[in-house]
Amino acid sequence: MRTTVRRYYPKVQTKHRVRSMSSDEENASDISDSATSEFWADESARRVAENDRPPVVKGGVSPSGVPHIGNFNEVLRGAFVVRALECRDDIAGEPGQVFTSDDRDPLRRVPDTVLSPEGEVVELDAEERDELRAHLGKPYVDVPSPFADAAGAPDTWAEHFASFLREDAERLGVPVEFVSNDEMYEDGDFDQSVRTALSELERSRDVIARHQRTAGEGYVPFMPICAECGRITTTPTGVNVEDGAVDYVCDDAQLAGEYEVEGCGHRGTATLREGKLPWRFEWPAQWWTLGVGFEPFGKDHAEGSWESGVEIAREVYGVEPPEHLVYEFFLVDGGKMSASEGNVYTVSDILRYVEPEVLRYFFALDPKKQRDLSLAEIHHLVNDFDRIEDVRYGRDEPADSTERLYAERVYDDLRAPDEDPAEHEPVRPPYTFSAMVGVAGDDEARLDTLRRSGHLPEDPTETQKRDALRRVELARNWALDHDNEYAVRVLDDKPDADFDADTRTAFDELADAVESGASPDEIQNAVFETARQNDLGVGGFFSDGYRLFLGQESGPKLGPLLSALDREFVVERLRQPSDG
RNA sequence: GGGCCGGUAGCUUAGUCCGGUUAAAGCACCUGGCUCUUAACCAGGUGACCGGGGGUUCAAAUCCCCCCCGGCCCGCCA
Repeated sequence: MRTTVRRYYPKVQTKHRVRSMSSDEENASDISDSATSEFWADESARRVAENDRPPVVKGGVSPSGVPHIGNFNEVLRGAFVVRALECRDDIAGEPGQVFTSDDRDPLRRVPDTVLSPEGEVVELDAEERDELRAHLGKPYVDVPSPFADAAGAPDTWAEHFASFLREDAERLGVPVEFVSNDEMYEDGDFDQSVRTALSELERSRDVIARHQRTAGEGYVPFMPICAECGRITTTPTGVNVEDGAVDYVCDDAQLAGEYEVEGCGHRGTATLREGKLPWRFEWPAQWWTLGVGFEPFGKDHAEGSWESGVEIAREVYGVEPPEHLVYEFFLVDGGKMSASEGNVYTVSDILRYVEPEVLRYFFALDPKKQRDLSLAEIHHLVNDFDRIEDVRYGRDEPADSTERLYAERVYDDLRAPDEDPAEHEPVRPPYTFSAMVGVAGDDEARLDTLRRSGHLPEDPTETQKRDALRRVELARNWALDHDNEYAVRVLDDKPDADFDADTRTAFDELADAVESGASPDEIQNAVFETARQNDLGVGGFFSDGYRLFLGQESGPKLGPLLSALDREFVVERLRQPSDG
């Protein structure tokens, strides 16, 4: 069995946290909250237990196109179920998670865009397209990566794609074992499945005919790889299960209803390891081979391959299909995610703006609901997460039973696997506020602002500093990238504005205060005083201050703002408010 | 043609499975506090015929039926 999975999570202290309450509290809670809904992952785990399925959770994707955030449904949804399984004591065996890269699938179309090794979505040029077109119909493991030349980059398309998922799974703290489908065929792991599908040919045909109109009389559930040209678009012409041999002819094929692939005409004989099962047979074969007891999958599979997969598992392979969960696809900025349209998000894109905990939280939300992921609106998600966290640490009361459920049951599963939520209570300054705190360039100024606003203890630990600075960095990235109202930008150049003599005098006096090392409050007061002393309207003088530094009429509280900026810069700007 | 999800305050949503006191939260907005101006924070407030219609019930956002609107998936391959 290949599915020995290391345990990354501290198992003990999170186990049914709710039960650690005193019995009085427990009773009270039972009464007042008897209808509290169940975390979906717990419900999934319960089904696994009740139906005596093995605690092995699988996911998997075909490595096509851009590895995007949607692919992570396959990883993270399952990860929560694994955690839920670990909390149960009625499970036989050690819970674990596998992810198959379905990398013997053929390259079916030339994508418009690919993910560069740097994680950028880039368009392929004409030459690269032609290069790829030559490989249509070959398994992804045999298609060269467009970036194979880059130092340290994987050689094959399959590995290029998988490397992102592997890296992202690690960043998100998911202990999932990656399995190459191609290697499984090569190692003979599918021998039994292939042999069974072919020896029970009539049964195979019966089942598939119920689901696929195109599967006719001569249907053979095996796709040999052409020994000459390497394409897997051949047509089987004879089966000899005894010898483990399938004859084929490499003829023309149509892929994705779009590309015409010319076969090389070669006639040959393949062993049962030199080809692959069609998807509808391959999926249940994976369940059988890997001993899968649970699998989340997207709604695209819900009607077709799942239904046929269940029947193939039972009627052809004679095994029980896993428990399952159909997840909705999410939208990106209100539309379907599409690499060619440019609205595709990767894990990296999102981790540029939010902590991994927040992204995990997104995937902990009800999988059955279609929801919109919008980076421009990501502060809402962050805010929701922060609320859950506040409730978890008793800093706030739950607003409803869902918040309570997420705080009490789910939150700890959102944290990094090497952290103990009971030990480390993160410092999490509010997101939009953090974005503005980021106007200060250096860490000390940022920490100082946070400390003064009460979002950081007077004497923070290194970890608390790290938490806070990370939040500021992420929020600042978000604000600047989207150029929204929280993107406070200090003018690099002096404003193209005229300030009258009194105003300039007041600026000059303000500069004295700043230069002398005044605190934010003192600077704030100095603004009032200098305005009055020079017979300026307070409101107008504030506006002039914002105009001078931000080029706008208003902005964050001026004292803290000026205090957060580099002192020499502020003094110089105040003394010489304009050029010429 | 079949299937899934959604339509609840200006916006984003929770609550629907398991019907039950004045339908909840965040954002936005308004008022007050922090000595006067503006990000934070604290206290409070305005704001919802719960998409429409019918039914079941003492009681419906919640259960049943029909309809309307929005989104997605499948009906090739994977």
